Amino acid sequence: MIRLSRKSDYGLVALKALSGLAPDDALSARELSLQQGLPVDLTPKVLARLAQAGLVESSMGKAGGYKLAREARSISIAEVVRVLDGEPSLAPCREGILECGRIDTCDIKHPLENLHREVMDVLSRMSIAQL
Amino acid sequence: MIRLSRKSDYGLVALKALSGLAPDDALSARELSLQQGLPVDLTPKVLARLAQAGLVESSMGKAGGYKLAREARSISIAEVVRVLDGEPSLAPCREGILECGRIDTCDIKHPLENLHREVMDVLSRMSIAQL
DNA sequence: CTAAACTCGGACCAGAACGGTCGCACATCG
DNA sequence: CGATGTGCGACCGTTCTGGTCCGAGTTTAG
Ligand code: SF4
Ligand code: SF4
Repeated sequence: MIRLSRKSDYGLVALKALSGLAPDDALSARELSLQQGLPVDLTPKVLARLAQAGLVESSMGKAGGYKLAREARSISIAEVVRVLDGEPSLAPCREGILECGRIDTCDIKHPLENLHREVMDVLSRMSIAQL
Repeated sequence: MIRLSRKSDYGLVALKALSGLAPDDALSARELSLQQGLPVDLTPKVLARLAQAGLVESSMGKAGGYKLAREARSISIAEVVRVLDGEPSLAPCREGILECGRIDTCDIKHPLENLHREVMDVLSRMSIAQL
């Protein structure tokens, strides 16, 4: 199914929210989730993942919170999805465990990979700044 | 996750196999699955789905089998996916049960829909004939 | 120094989606 | 009539994922 996961969806919402912040301001996970209507307990996890991938910066302590680590323009949808859902691949193979048997003689494998690249291109062209 | 389901994958393989047939020849599900290395019990189901969607034609009886109902060139990947996996939607909303709460005030919903349309475009541009 | 507010990270659970299997009714051909 | 093959729906076991909980470490306020 061609659908991005809830995690990625929320991640985009959160990043979008953070993109509207003053340069040196930060937003706590709690505030963000309340203000955006996201599950309060899930948001920190998503943000943490984004933080360790270097997309957002976190500051600890009482007045801590999150803010974008880079320009909103330079963060692509593709990157967010990759971080939150793992490297996606259009074809079921290459997923390690899912051996297909056909994998050696498969004639649709390479065309699918091209297709995959095209899709990722589309996702790469859109950034957080464009919502 | 951006990944097509096993069903769709198998569907593409099957259609590709059928596309290499003589115009008035048919291939039984059993033959096809053995020759292509697909799960023998799953193939009929995939083909049946494709048949009732009008992508392939089935002939019953002893010498029965399946064959393409239309030109290979005119069957797009998008169509196959839609038939086998249901109408995909990039964003989790609109899936009926998955109410998001944000859905009324969501600011990323429309941009995501545009993105979705672009992705489907990519999938529409490739046909079975190109593998 | 103490307490409060916040992040970090992993463990954990329930429910849905998915891949895969089985069985039976019906149609066609010899 | 019997063999072959489709049509279709019901049925499971596994995996994935959305969602929750808890403890530990950190910084600032008072
Ligand atoms: S090898 Fe071919 S049939 Fe198997 S999962 Fe990959 S693309 Fe699909
Ligand atoms: S956050 Fe917006 S895009 Fe995502 S599911 Fe909710 S309404 Fe749809």
